[in-house]
Amino acid sequence: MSQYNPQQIEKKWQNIWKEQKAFEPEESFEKEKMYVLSMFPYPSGRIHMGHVRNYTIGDAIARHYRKAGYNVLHPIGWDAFGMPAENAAIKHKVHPKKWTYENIDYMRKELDSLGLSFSQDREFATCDPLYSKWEQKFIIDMWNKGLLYRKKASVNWCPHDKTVLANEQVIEGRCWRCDTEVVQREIEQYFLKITDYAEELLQDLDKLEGKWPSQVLAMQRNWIGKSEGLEFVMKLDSPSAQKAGAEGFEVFTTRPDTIYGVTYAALAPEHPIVKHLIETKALDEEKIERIKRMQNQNAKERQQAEKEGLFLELYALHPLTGQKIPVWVANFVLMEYGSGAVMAVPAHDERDFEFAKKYGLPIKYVIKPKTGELDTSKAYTEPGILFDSGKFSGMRSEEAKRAIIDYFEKEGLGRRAVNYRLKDWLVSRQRYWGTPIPLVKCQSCGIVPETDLPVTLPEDIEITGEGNPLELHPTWKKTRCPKCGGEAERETDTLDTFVESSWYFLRYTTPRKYWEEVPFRKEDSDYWMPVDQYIGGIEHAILHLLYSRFFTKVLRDMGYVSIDEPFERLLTQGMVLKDGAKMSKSKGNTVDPDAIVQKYGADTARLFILFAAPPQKELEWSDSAVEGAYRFIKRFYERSFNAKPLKELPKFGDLSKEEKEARKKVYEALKKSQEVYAKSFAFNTLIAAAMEALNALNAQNNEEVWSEGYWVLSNILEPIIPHVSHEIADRLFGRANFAPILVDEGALEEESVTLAVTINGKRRCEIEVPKEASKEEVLEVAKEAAKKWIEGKEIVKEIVVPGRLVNLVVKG
RNA sequence: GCCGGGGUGGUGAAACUGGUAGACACGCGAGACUCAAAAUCUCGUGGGCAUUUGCCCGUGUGGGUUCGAGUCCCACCCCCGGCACCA
Repeated sequence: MSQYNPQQIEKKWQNIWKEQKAFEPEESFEKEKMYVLSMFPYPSGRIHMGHVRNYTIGDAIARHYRKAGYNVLHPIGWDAFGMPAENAAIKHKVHPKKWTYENIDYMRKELDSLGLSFSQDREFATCDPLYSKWEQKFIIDMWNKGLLYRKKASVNWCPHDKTVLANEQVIEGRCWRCDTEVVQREIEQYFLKITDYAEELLQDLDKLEGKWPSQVLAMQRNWIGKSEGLEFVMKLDSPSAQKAGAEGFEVFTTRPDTIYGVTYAALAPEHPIVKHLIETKALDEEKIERIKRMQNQNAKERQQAEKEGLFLELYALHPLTGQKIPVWVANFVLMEYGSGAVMAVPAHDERDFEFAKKYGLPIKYVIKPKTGELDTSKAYTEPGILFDSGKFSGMRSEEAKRAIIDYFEKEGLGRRAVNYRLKDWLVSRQRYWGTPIPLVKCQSCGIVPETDLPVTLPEDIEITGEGNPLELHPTWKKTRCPKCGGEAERETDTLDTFVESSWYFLRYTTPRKYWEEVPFRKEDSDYWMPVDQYIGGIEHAILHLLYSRFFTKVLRDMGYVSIDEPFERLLTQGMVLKDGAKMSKSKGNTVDPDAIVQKYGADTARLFILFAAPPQKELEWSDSAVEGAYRFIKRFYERSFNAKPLKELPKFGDLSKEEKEARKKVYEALKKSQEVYAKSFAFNTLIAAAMEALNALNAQNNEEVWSEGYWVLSNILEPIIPHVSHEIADRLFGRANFAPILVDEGALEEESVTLAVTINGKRRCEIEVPKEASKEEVLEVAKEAAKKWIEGKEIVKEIVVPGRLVNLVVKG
C-alpha cells in the first residue's frame, strides 16, 4: 500500500490525457452527442474560485456523459476583448494584445492544473483575427439586411481626455482618470435591431420553461417588458399646432379605460415638439433654461430627481370630448419608451397624480371600485367601473379597454398597439481593444461594407486614456472605398464585446481546420447545437443570454443555423462566499485556487466545491471542510488496496449482513449518480451517497465486495475527482469499469424492512417485518410492539404505508 | 413598490410525487494507538427533563386541511437576487 500523493497522481494523469488527446470530440456524427458548455472567462490574469466552481460543474457533467458513451463537446475559449486590457495599458504601459495573450497563457495553465477535460483543438480567443473575420461577416450581413443601423445617441464624454466613458468609468459624475466633469454628448452610434425580435424572444421563453431557472425566465420577461394598449394622436388646437410645428403628437396608453380622466398631456424633454419650441424661441428664456437642465441630466440622475415640469403654452384636444387640455413637459416622461409623450390621468396614475398635485392641475376620477368608496386623496390605479365616460360609463375596466380601442379603430382615431421596454442594442464603442466595425465611410457612396476581411487593429498604437487610438492613428483609417475605389475612411468604432460572446458557442462546433473557410460548418452546428447544458453565473441572466438568443435567431434567418434557441438547459451557479461576503480583492477575503491545488491537489478542490453546497446555491468557503474533503480522498485511495484487481464484476453467494449492507450502499450511490445527472445536479448528495458506501465497505472485510465497491465508486467519482479515480480504476480494473454500469437491483433488495409505528401520528417505536408481509401481519406485529401505548384504548383507524410506517389512530 | 428565490442543529447541508426531520460532512466531546504530540481509528453529538427503561419540545411566525405537514392552503415577518417614473 502506498501513501496518497495528489501531486504525483495528478501530474501523471494530466500528462496522459494530454498525450492521448483524451478530450477531443469525435468528428463523425454517428453517436449521440452532448454539448456541455461553461461560460468562457475573461482573461483577467488569474482564475478565481468562481471560475473553479463553474468549470468543475461543467467538467463533471462532461466527464459523466463521456463515460456513458456520448460524443461530448466540452470546449473552452477566451472572451478576450474589453476594457480591462486598455486599463492595464494605461496603467502599466503594456500593449493590450500582449497583456491579453499572456494572461491567457497563464490562466490556461491554471485551468489545466484542475484536470478539466476541455478540447484543446477548439480553443480560441475572441481577439484572434480569424474570429473577428467571421464576426465582421455577420455584422456586414446584418447591415445589408437593415438589422444594423446608425442613430444618434448620447454618451458620457470627458472633455479633457476627449474620450467616451463607460458608465463604470464615471464616478459621481466625473471622469475616473482626470476628475473632469462628464457631459452628455450626442454622437452617431450603431444599433442592432433586437426589437424586431422582441416578440419571438418573449414567446420562445415558454419553450425553455422547466429547463432554465424560473428566475432567469422571469428576468428576461421583465426585461423585454411587453405591454398592450392603445396608440393615438393627440391633436393640437390650431394656434398650438402652428407654434409646435406639428399637427399633434402620438401617445400610448395601457389604460384606455381611463381616457375620460385625461386632464393634461406631458412630453419628454427630448420630444421633437419641445426641441422645436426651443429652436424657435417660442418660450421665454427662463423656461428654455429649465428644460435644458432637464435634458442634461442622465438617466440615473433623472430617476432620482423629483418630478418636475412646466407648461409649454400649448393645448391639445381630447380625442373623444374635444376638450382643450394643457400640454406640459415633464422629466418623468421617457423619450425611449413609447412615443415620448403621455396622456396624463392623475386620478388613476400615481405619477400623474403627484405631478398634478405639485402644479395644481385638475384631477378627474372616471373609475370607481366595484365595492367600497373612492378615496380621492390618492390615485385609484386598480381596475373598476367606469363613470362620467360617455357611452362607456358603467362598463368594467377590462370590457371598456376593448370597447374603447375598438371605437378608436372604427373612427380612425387610433389603433391597438404593443410596446416593449426592450431597446435596440447599442453595439458601437469608441475604443481600441475590440472588433473593428467593418464599414467604410465614402464621400460619394456613403457607408460601404469592407470586402477584404478581417479588418484588423493596428498594433503600433499607444493607449493613454486620451482620445481614441484608432482615430488618432496616422494611417489606419485611410482606405479605399470597396465600391468606387475612391479615397475613404474606416469606421473607427469597435464592437461591444457582448457581440463576441453571442456566437462563440457556434464556433466551437466546428474543428479548427475549417476556421479559415467558414465561421462554422452548417453540418457541425446542426449536429451539436443546441448546447445541451450551459453553465454560468446568474449575473449573465439578462444581457449575455438575451443577446445570444437574439444572435441565434438572426443567424437562423440568415441561413447559418437551423435552431431557434441556443441553450437547451441552463444551470446558474451560485456565488462563492467567504465570511458571508462575495470574495473580492478589495475585501481581502479571497482564496487563491493555485494555493489550494498546490496544498491539497485538484481533486480536493473539486470535491470540496461540489460537496459544500448544491451548484445553484451560494457556497461558503470553509478551510476545515476542505481538509475534510482531502481526508475523504485519502481514505478512498488508501482503502482501495483492500480491493483486488478484477476484469469483470463478481457474482455473490451468501453474504453477511455487513457485506449485504455494503453492496446495497454501493448500488444506492450508483442510482443516485444516475438521478443527479438527469435532473438536479445535486452533486453534494451524490458525494454523500459515495461516502456512505465507502463507510459501509469499511464495516466489512470481503475482498470481492471491496472490489465491486471500487468498480462502482471509482466510476461514479471519476467526474468529480478524476485523477485519483483514474489512478485507482487503472490499477484495479484497467479502467474497464469506465463504462455504463447496471444497477444490481438484487443488491438493493432486503428480506425485511423496518417500519416506524406511530400512534396518532406520533412516532413510538420501530418494527422489523419480512418484505412480503401482508397488511394484517404488519398490523399484528405493530400492535404487539406498541402495546403499552394502545392498551385500554380503541383503535379507530389503521394505516399501513408499505416500506414506511404504520399509523394507529386511537381514542380514549 | 413589482417580479423571482429562500428561512431546517454550533456550521455547510439532506429529506423521492405529504409518510421515521437532521443523511453526509465540518466543528465539538470522549476513548484507542503514542514517552508525548501530530496523523489515523472508534464511539457520541437538535434542545430540554429524567438515575435507567423513557417523556416533552422542535423545520421563520400565526392559523387551516389531513390518520399524518419541513413538504399542501391562507395571512404575516425576515433575508437574498433582479427590475424600477415603462404611460
